[in-house]
Amino acid sequence: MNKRQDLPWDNPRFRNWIAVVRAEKAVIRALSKALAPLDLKIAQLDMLMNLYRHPGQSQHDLARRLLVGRSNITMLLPQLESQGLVRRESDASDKRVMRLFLTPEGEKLLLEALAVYTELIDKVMAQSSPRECDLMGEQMRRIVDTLADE
Amino acid sequence: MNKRQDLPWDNPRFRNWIAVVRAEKAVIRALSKALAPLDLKIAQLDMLMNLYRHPGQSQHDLARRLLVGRSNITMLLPQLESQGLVRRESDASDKRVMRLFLTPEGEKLLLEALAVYTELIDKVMAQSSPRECDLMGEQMRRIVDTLADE
DNA sequence: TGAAATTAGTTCAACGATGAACATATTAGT
DNA sequence: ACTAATATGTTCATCGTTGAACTAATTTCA
Repeated sequence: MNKRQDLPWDNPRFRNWIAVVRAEKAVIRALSKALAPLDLKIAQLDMLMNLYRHPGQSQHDLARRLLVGRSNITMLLPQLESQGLVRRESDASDKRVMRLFLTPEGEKLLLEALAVYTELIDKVMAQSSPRECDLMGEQMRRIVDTLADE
Repeated sequence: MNKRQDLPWDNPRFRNWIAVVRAEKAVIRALSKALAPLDLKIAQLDMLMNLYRHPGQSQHDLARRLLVGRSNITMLLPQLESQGLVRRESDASDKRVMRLFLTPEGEKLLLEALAVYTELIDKVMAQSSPRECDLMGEQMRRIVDTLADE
């Protein structure tokens, strides 16, 4: 028997997943370059995006949403704070938690960065129909759900 | 006018792309944990996978396929070599290039790791039909193509 | 109430990835 | 043939990310 017959590359799920990984990497690299003029790293953009949608969340919440470690947040925050993009505020009822907010400057920079991001995504997704695009998003959300409960 | 009306989150393409990023991150983290018993990092697995499919390729080729910098390859190779998983061979006709090959041990470990990877992917993609899955892969390959020529 | 368990955030050392600068080898153009 | 341009791989400084160990605050529950 030919051992190559049951290789993962013959498994459609596996092969298609590899395509996802490659596409994500390619877009991230392109985005990274496109954001350089704004002096913004992708990790920073992720944080600003999350703070825009969920103002006042704790560092722990933010880490969970970004799927990164808590220490990562601790390391990255001082940069954003010293650039005046993010404000930290100690929670009154629980002295352990720090609540995070975008400053007006942070919001301004975020909106500029999002314009760059959106332009890039519109470009790379231009060849997919709205129907296909939504279907893809649905599958991705199912994947996250599958892994969320463990 | 409400400024939130033209926010990226109202753009289906953007919203669905964010789902891709999140799903990729979640799977990578799960895979990372699943590979720990084999003492293999994801970056190393990526290299082994590529060497299996394209034996004898140069470091430059490998870097391009993995979408990483050339220096990254230089840094990671010594580990794999000292573990006896990969063999480097100087090209006879061009003394600049190093040709890379899997050793039998490398191939053995790769196949074990791929079994783990495949199992994980089968699990997270179980809720998508073969048709949906292929469609998603197609979209991803188109994205890579869009960004490839620049 | 008070001890134990849990939770939020920080520090730290280790590792991965990057891009610029570099050395060496090859190719192109004249 | 000779110079300039290009290509491969390495080194290095820098930064992002991680997980474990730690401090301090809070909650559990006996």
